[in-house]
Amino acid sequence: MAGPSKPASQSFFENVFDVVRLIPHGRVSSYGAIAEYLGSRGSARMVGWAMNASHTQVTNIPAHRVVNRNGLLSGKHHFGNPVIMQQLLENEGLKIIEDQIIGFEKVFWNPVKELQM
DNA sequence: TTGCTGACCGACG
DNA sequence: CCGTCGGCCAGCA
Repeated sequence: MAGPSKPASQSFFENVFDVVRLIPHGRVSSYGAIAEYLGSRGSARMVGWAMNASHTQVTNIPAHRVVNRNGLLSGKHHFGNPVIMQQLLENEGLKIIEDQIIGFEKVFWNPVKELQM
């Protein structure tokens, strides 16, 4: 079909950005969960790489709400200063000690589960 | 064009 | 518990 009425053909990066924007305030998600939601369970690295390119996007991408599966702020070094990511999360009511989100399971937002059809 | 890197994850010994 | 390796795929020299 020549009908461009299906914007789902966006790049992998665009899909990642779309999911990250859906992460609610005070919640966090993981690279692997987002990759799995996009249908590529093994492409968690691409999600992280997409975050690296997120600053090129015009819209604000809450990249600070994306951490690794351990709830560790593995990407904090990409916010200019390593304290920015932690402060942003703490500003949303999260507790972080030693780059580890306290009660990670309680604030974890899984797109596969939350956005399931 | 080829080769390497990377904000990850899971498996193996 | 720890180190190591393969897979996934986009960007860059």
